[in-house]
Amino acid sequence: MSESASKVRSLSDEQIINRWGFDYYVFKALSAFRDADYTAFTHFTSIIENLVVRPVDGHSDMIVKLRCMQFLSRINNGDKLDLTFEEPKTPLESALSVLESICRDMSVPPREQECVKQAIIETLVMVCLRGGEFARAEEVLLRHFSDAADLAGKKKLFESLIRRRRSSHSVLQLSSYADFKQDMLDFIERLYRVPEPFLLQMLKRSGHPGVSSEPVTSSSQDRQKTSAAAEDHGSVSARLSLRSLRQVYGVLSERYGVSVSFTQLQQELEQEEEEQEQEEEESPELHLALTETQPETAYAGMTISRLVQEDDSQLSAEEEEETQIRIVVPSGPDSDDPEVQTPVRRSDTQNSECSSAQICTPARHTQKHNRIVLSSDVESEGPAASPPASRCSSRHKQQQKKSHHSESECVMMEVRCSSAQVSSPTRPSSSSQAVRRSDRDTERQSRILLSSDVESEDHAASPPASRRSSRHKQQQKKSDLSESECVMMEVRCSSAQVSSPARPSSSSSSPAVRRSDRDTQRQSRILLSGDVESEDHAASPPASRRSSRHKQQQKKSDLSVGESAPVSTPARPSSPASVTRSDRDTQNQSSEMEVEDGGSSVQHSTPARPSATDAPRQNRSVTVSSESEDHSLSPAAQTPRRRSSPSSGGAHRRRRARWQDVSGTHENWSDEESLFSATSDRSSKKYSRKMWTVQESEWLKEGVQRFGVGHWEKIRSAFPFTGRTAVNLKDRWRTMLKLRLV
DNA sequence: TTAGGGTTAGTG
DNA sequence: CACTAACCCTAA
Repeated sequence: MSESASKVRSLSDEQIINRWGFDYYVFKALSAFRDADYTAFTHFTSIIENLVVRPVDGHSDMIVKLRCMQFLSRINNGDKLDLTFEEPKTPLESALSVLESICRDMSVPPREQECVKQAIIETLVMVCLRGGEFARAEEVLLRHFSDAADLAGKKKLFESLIRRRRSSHSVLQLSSYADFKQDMLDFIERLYRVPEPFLLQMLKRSGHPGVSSEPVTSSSQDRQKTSAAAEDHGSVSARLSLRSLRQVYGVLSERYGVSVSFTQLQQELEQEEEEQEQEEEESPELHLALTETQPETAYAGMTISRLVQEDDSQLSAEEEEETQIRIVVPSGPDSDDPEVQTPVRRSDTQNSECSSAQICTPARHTQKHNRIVLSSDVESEGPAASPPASRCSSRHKQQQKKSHHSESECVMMEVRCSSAQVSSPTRPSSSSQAVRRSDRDTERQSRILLSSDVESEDHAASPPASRRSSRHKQQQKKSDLSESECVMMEVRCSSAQVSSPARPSSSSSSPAVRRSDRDTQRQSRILLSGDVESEDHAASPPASRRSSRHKQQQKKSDLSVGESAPVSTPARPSSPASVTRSDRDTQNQSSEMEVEDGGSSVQHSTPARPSATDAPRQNRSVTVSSESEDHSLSPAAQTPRRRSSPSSGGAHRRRRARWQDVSGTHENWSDEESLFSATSDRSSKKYSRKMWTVQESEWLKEGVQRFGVGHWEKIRSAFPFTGRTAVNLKDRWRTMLKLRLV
């Protein structure tokens, strides 16, 4: 425990503050979208995209927020057929993928899902028609358009327009894309109300005059949201009762040999709280907020969370919050049950367990209710949430077509991951972004050490390299987009976009680019992105790692896309980063070293994985389920990833922030890397082979230890491998034996 | 599904 | 061009 506790504490100020920033910008982005200020929206998403690259204190609702941002960015650019977020897809098709992920993560009523989906499809068809892209319109119509009887008429009309090559028709003029955007926003808002960001609360509390007016957001709706959300602080569905926490804690502490009792932790937490209270008595709420981020200080909270985190970062985060909230805030704003709270407080230490537990429960309920939309679902969600799907793809080795995106995605991911770790402190503008690898690595490593939790994506970062990229930069025109929009797009897009280089903002967007950066070092991201081949990024999941040159993409992309995998996918192990050969080698070696040495310990895989077999999911379920409440977190969360990254000198592994892990977010994210930006070009590359990451090798080793040699399928399903088949595992094992890595 | 030989992409 | 890790193919 102490270990974990220390790790927790290692949450850097940057992680915490970035999270505040993240919450704030998401809030602002939504407000901007609502106000139809799409330029501002793209600016905010661009900031978010960059922010996410940095180390962030992953939080439970981070994934949800990112998904919402992703969805809206795609919607926002849905009328631009020349943009792509995921390789072959149009922005709206990407939006459909994101929608699927969202629906998986948060239980969305089937009817609503259908409505939204249908609206997107119809809009897409109309966009294609208006743009004279009849072939594409036809494809969309055939592929996505519902066959429902009530839509038959519309479908026929579209078919007729396509046949006649008519790009103008009253129907096409009736619907405005702007309305569609707002409808989609309404959907998102119905689904998830973004809580008032901590920074805003702070500002308000500080008596800052301008705050109340809250510029951007200010719509009444927002306010409502805010108020409602304020308490939660963002956690979408964070509700864990003390009891459940204790259960989880018990299991995990046993598993990891933690000697500190739950009660002790609680006591400490309370003490801290008291101290805090004294300091900030005047504003309980504020306090609340603080606690949220304070986990570091709160020993108890931290520990617990940490434990949990290993499995599921999100969960942990949520847990932390909840606990803290309940316990700490006696009379919270929402304090539904004053009584409850009170007791908690009083009961100090020893009794606290019992009393608090009991107390909590009630509180919980109330809380739950408060949580708007999500909460109701939440309970059910947990289960529903997609699990680990991720692995699905694994098997497809099919020929990957190398969708670029995947690569690009990878790139993005890498960027984030690495960057996260890396400290490139200042990334001032884009240029800085290109972090020098070495720095990164070192930093990364250090970080890794500190916080093992992060999952490390192993390798990550690798090399820079080589990508030769072909760069296809098509010309994307992005013409119309407003500049701001451009920014986003640029990221991924090609150089063309780059045009906007000047604008700072744009530069930021391109985290994705990272690889190229490295290599070339382009200074500006923009460039980077452009160069990079098309990195689309986007969605692609897993990816490409390997090599630099090849970006392989595993095709899986499709899968991923289709499935939730991407999102949920836990972590793609290898991650994006493709490693160059040399890197690879080093990696492997290093990894091995690590592994061998004890690497396991190092990696902490241990911690993370509950050990049990499939860790990820299981853990999660364990934890949460006990209460029955799950968090909605979902997907991301699901993907648990534990691992750590070994860092080895040579190898670069990236670790990702926890939330990333969560994410699946990221991983998914990773995919998500592309979060908001789109690329326009699509280039195709051939696929290449995917090198094995340290992480993957670790899993494999662990799997063999656990299940024995030959049980490849079991091993594969017990770990979040993405894009790996049992045969791949077997082959890798063979190689490892050959190399004496094992 | 797995084992194991053959093939191929990626490197130097 | 040789090597090697990843990947493919196929019998069992």
